[in-house]
Amino acid sequence: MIDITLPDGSVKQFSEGITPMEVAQSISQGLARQVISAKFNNVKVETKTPLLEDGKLVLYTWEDPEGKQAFWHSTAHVMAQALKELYPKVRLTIGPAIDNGFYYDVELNGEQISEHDFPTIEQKMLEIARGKHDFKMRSVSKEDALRYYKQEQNPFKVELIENLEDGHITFCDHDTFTDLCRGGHIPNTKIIKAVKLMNIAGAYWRGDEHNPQLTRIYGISFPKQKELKEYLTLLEEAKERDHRKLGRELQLFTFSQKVGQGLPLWLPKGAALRGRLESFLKRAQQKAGYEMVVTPHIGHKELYVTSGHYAKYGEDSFQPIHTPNEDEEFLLKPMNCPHHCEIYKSQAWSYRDLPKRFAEFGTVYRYEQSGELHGLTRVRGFTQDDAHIFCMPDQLDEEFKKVIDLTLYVFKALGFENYTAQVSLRDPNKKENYIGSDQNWAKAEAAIINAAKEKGLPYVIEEGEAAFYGPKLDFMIKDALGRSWQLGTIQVDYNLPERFELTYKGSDNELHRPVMIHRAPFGSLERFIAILLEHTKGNFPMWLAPEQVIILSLSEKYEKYAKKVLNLLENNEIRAQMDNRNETMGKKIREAEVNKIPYMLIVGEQEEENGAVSVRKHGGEDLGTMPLGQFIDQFKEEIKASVQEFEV
RNA sequence: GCCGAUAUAGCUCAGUUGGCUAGAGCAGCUGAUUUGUAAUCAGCAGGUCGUGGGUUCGAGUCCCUCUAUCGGCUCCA
Repeated sequence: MIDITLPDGSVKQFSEGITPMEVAQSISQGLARQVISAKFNNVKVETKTPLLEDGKLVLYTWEDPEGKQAFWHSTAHVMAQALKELYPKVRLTIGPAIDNGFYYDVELNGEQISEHDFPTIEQKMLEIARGKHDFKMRSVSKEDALRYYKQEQNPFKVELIENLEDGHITFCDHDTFTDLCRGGHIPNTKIIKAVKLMNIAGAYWRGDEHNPQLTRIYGISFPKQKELKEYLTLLEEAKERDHRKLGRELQLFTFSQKVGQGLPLWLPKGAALRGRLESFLKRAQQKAGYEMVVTPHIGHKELYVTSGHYAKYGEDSFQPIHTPNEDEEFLLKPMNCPHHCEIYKSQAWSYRDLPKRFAEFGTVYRYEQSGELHGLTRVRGFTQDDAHIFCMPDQLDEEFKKVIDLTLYVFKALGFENYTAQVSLRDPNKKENYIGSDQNWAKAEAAIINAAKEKGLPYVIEEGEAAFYGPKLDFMIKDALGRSWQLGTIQVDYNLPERFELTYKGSDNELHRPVMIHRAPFGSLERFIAILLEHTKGNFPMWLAPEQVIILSLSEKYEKYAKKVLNLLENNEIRAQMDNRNETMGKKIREAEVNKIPYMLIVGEQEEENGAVSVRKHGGEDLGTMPLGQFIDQFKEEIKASVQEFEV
C-alpha cells in the first residue's frame, strides 16, 4: 500500500500501482471525467502512470494551466500525425505547448504548406481526434530510439536523442503515430473537440539563425467548440486595441513609404500627447534633482569607437555620414550616453557635486532589421526619455533605488500595473560578448539585485539579456495580443566611465572613477505611447487625452452660445472643440464616441437660456444638465485627482 | 536579415476560370433638412489596381524583380 497526499492535505491509502485516474475515480466520477493531467511529487505524469511510492498527487482539469498545457501539447501530437499523413515527407522536430496553444516545428523537406491548407489539416486533426486514441508512453533504449529516427531519416530527432541520457528516453504512441516525448498528455484524443491553426512562420532549429530554418505551425485547441469561438472573439477584440489601428483612427501618427520604414510621423494630436508626457516626466525629474541637457543628432565616429558601440554595432547601424571636404565620419546618434559622458567631462567635478543627473529627450536612430519593425513598438527613429546619473560608488545603491521609485511613479500615474521586473544579467558562458572586468560586472549585478530586493519588486532573472556594457533592470509590459515589450529600463555601468576616463575629486584629494546609471522610465516615447494606447484602448487618462471636451450644438441656431462655452472652457485650459455642423445629434454623438472624447456637452435652447450644458460622458453615461461653471469645477477636480505629483 | 502571406479610392473591403468604361460603404464636397443622447436624405467627386518588367489579341486577375505591410524566427546599444 502507498500513501497518496492530495492538495487539501488529506492522505489516502491505495495499492501500489494505482493511477492518477483511478485516484480521481475514488474521489468522484465527476472529477474523473474532468481530469486530464496530473503531477506526482512535482513531476508531470500521465493520468495512467502507475504510482509506485508514497507522494503528493495533484490532479489537473482543463481549468488549470497545467491541464491546458497537457491538452495543447497533446494536440501538437495530433497535428504532427495529421501533417505526417498529409505531407509524408515532412520531418518533425519539436512541438511544445505555449501560453495560448501550441506549435510544431517541422522541416518541410520539399513539401509545401501554407495557411490556405489549414482547413484541410484541421479536418484531418479532428478526424484523428474523433478516433479516441489513447496516448501511451513507453520507455525506449537510446539505441532503439536512435535506430528508429535514423530509419525515419530525421536528423533533428537524432540530435535531440543524442543529448538525452539512456534510460530516460520515452516515446509517446497514439493511433498509428509515435513521437519522442517526455510526457504530459491527456488521456485520449477524443477530448479535443475544437482545433484552429493560427499561423505559419519560419523558425530556426534550436533558435539559432545559423541553423536550418524550419516551418512552425501555431495552433490552439479546446474541449468545447464554444470555447474556441469565445477565444476567436477575444482575439478580434484585441485587434481593436492595436495601437497601429488606433493611432490612425485617432490621428496620432502615421508612416510613409517615402519617408522610410520605421520612421514614424507624429500628427498634431500625437505630437501634443507626446509633449504632455514629456512635461509630466520633466516635472517629476526636476523634483528628483535632474538637469536637462541637449545634444546633437549626430556624433563623430570616434565618439562611438571610444564608447565601444562602434565595435559592437557599427556594421549593423546606419553607416557613417561623410563630410564633403575632409575625411570625417559622423554617425546618426544611436544612443545618448556617449554625448552625456562628454558633457560630464566638460568640467572637473568634486565629490561634493555628485550625483550629477543629466536628462534629455534624446532622439536616436538605429538600423533595426527590416523584419523586426512593428508599428511604434519597434522603429528606426525614436525618442528616449534618457538620463545618465554619474555618482560615487557608495551612492549607487541609493541612486538606483530612487530611479526605481521614479519609474514606479510613472507606471502608477499611467495605470500600468501588470509589469514584470526583469533583472538582465550577462551570459556567464559568453563573456566575450560583453566589455568590462569580471569584478565590475559582479558589483553592478549585485547592486541591481540588491535594489530590486530592497524595493520589493517581483523580479525574474534572465541571463544573457544584459546590455554589452552592463546589467539592467527592465520593466516589461504586455501588449493587447500578449506580446511582451520592454518599457522602463535602469542600467548600471562601470565601463563607460572608464572608457571616457571620467573622474571626480574625492575628499582624499585623489581622482576617482564615478559609476554611471542609464535610465529611461518610459523607455521610448514611441513604444510607451503604443502600449498606453493598447492598454487604454485609446481612452487616455483625462490629463493626457488629446481632446477632453466636445461641444455639440443641437442646431446652427445655437452656434453663438456654443462658441461662448468653448471660450470659457479654453480660458480654463480645457482642451475643447465644438461641432456646429449641420448634422443630427445622433451623428455628432456617434462621432464623438468613435473619437473617444471623454466629455460631450450638448447645447440647445434650454441650455442657452440657463447658461448650462448637458453632459454626456464617453461610453453613454448621462450626467444631466448643469451650469457651465459647475461642469468646469468638476472637470478641474477630476484632472487634479487623476494625476498625482511625484514626491521625493 | 530569414520563412510565409498580403498590397484595389483617405479608411474598410467586393472584383468569378484573364474579356465591356474597375465597384460598394464610410469619410470628403454640394444641396435639402434645423435636428435632444451612437450613423437624415439626395447629388457630385475621388483609383496610372504598391513599383518596374514579362506572357497574351487582351492583365486588377498569370510569371519575375523591387518596395512596403502583416504573422513569426533571429536581433534589440
